[in-house]
Amino acid sequence: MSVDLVLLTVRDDQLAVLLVRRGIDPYRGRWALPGGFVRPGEDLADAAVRELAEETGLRHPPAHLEQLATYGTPGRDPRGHVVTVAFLALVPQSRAPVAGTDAADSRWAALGDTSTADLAFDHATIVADGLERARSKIEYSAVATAFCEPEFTVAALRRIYELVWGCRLDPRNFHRKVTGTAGFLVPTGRLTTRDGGRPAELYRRGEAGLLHPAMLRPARERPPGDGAARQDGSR
Amino acid sequence: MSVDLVLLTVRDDQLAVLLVRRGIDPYRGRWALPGGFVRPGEDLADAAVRELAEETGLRHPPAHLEQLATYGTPGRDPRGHVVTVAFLALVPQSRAPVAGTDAADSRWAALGDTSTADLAFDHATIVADGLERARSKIEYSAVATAFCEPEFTVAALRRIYELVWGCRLDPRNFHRKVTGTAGFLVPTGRLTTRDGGRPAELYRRGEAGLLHPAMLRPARERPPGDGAARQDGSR
DNA sequence: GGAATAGTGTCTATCAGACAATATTGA
DNA sequence: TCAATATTGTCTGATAGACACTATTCC
Repeated sequence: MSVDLVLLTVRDDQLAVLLVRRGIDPYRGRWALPGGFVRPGEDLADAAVRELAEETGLRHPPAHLEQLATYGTPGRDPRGHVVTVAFLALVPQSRAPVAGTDAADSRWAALGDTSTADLAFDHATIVADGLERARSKIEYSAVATAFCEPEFTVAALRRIYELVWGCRLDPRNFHRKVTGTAGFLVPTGRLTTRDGGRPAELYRRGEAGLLHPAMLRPARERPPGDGAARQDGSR
Repeated sequence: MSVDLVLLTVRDDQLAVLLVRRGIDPYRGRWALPGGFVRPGEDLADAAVRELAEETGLRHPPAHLEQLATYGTPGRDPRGHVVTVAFLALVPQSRAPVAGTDAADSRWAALGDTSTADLAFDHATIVADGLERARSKIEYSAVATAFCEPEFTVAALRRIYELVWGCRLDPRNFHRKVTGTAGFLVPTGRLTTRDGGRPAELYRRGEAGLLHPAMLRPARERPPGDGAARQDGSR
């Protein structure tokens, strides 16, 4: 009985997952998700947080942690019938572990990067399931704020949605939606300071866990970096 | 390592969950979810289907089966640290096990019935989680058809939504929504025969697994049997 | 015809998509 | 002033809510 973690953050304007290099067999030297065996009498979520701290040096509890799914197909682990409970964790970059600085060899892999397709065990599947969970969950809940710093701008939150969904969102419509949904954002009354450009309002997460009605994910995807792309291809 | 099943169906115009009476300690004589230990080398979903057949006499594989969550809090089982993977299964009444006819003592408990609050282990929590999963999943997916017979009417499907959500839905708007969502329903061209009342069109489930856009669950709940209730309380 | 049930017409309010315009900063 | 970024105005189309109406059966 083990736990594995899909720890996601947004860094360098990309959605990334934390990987660790395995130091022991099986799959020695291969990249894998952080995780390990549950200790006798230990709660599953506790084991997940403990492994995260031990293996990656995460200093704070993650802003969001939820159970993802349990993987128990015979043969998924060459050591025998090992069932693993996968967790999805989201953290802002300021609270994310710094890869490579701790006991274990670790790195951040951008999602969509081909290297996440070549992980140990069935971890590529688990990463894909975690990403899909994140994609759908930010539609109807406020968990996207778990990627954000304690105070953040509407533009920062919009960028989170764009990176997770892999699409462009209209700034006006997004702003109207998030500021018009009761309990989603709480204005702090403070502004960003920046070089050039109008300062932005700073917000904190509100009390609302679920969004009514949900954010609408565009049906057709547009690459998040492609500012020239148009939905209908015209012009 | 065990599996437990939340098997739901609609019978007697109520949403109901199948319970079995425990024949052995712990909790001997108490009602519990069907389930049991996973055999070495057995896949989790296979174990779920096997236990369902063994304990309840279910003859067909369930129309819908999905993993719900894994429960591993220390102390949830007095025998020690037993982790259980819960599954949610949905079946139409025609394919539901007939309670009390098989080896194990079983019965259908209407949800909302107080008896589901007094189950063995943490099974009351698991039932509540399963119900919540069903409630949210019929919003954005077509799984509500798993409660229906192979051919069903729009009114039958609407009744499913009303019972699962615990509210009344407008027949016109529901009809427009489900027939207007591509891939949700496939007309068979056949009609019901009935005593009195216009015959209804019969449909089969379509290919669509997910609904775009989602069905909207009313924010305020109205009791499904209360035809006189009005949303604003006027008149 | 009347009761019962199924299905349709249609008005309105709401909300998302589109996109232009204005606001506020630093260089 | 311009470049850069944030924020708002507003038109339009799609769709959900409300509810009255028509349709088809059996008695």
